[in-house]
Amino acid sequence: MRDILETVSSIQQAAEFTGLSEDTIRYYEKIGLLPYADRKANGHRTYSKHQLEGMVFLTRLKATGMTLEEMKRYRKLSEQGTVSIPQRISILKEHKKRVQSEISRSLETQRIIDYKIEHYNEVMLNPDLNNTACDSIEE
Amino acid sequence: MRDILETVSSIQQAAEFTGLSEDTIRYYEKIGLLPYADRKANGHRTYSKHQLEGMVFLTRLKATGMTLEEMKRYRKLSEQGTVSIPQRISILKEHKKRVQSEISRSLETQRIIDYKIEHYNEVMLNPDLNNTACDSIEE
DNA sequence: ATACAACTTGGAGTACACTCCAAGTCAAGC
DNA sequence: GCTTGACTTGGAGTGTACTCCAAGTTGTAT
Repeated sequence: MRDILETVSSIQQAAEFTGLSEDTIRYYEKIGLLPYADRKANGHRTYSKHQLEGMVFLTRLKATGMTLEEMKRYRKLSEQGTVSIPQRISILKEHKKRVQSEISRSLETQRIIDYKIEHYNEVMLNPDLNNTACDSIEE
Repeated sequence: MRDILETVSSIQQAAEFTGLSEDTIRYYEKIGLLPYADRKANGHRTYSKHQLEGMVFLTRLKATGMTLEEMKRYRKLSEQGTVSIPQRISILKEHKKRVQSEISRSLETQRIIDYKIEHYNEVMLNPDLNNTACDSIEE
């Protein structure tokens, strides 16, 4: 079981696992967002399970709006070892807060969408309403 | 009160109200995301409260990940009047669904961030743990 | 009259995050 | 020995969404 977890992956497998494209993975390495990957004798990149999971974590940060530049800062801190843990925690806490306000805005927007759909349904039943009853939501 | 609601705004006031920059508002008009705005005698754009609220709604769609192209489609439908309401509803419902899955992903990511912070705190208390106890979350 | 501020236009430039390409290497199968 | 496929590199190109700029116009204040 340990063996399976420590199996080494090609860039193709890494792409499959992370959902990133091979080009994107190379690009991330090029800009220093991912560390220079180990190469096999023939020069091909190899990734450990651990590294793949690190990449997946990065994709989560990205999916929640963190920029590549911020992710790069975070990763550089990781390279410095345990001394940088407080800074890493503060980056994560800060990001979590941003995600929270994004969630709030999304929920609010969902509410507004519902309200608008409701309004549309009313207009379809009674076209006279059209523009009058709804100052805060435009057509 | 009606008077206040129907007061006409300059592009500067529109920018303030919507949070968009003046350049962005002009850009949106240029690409057809906003309708050609009324001009005063001197050529300056004017916006009604109703239009400002329409813009704010667009910024909400944008903030939740809708592209300018999709927003444009939506607005073009609005121009066609009530016949396009079913299509507009379906765009909004579709978008709401996307927002929902984005929220789910965000919540999941928050959970993972918490887990990681917890792990960091443990490592700081007991540096021996460092790499061993946490296969699914990288350093 | 003149300065200033708030606009106008068309178009060029920028930032971010990829995405694609050409030319080359290497290992395996026929 | 030759083809095929999976990679490598450096660098160029793309899409989205702005953002900035220069040159011109208009309205108000001094």
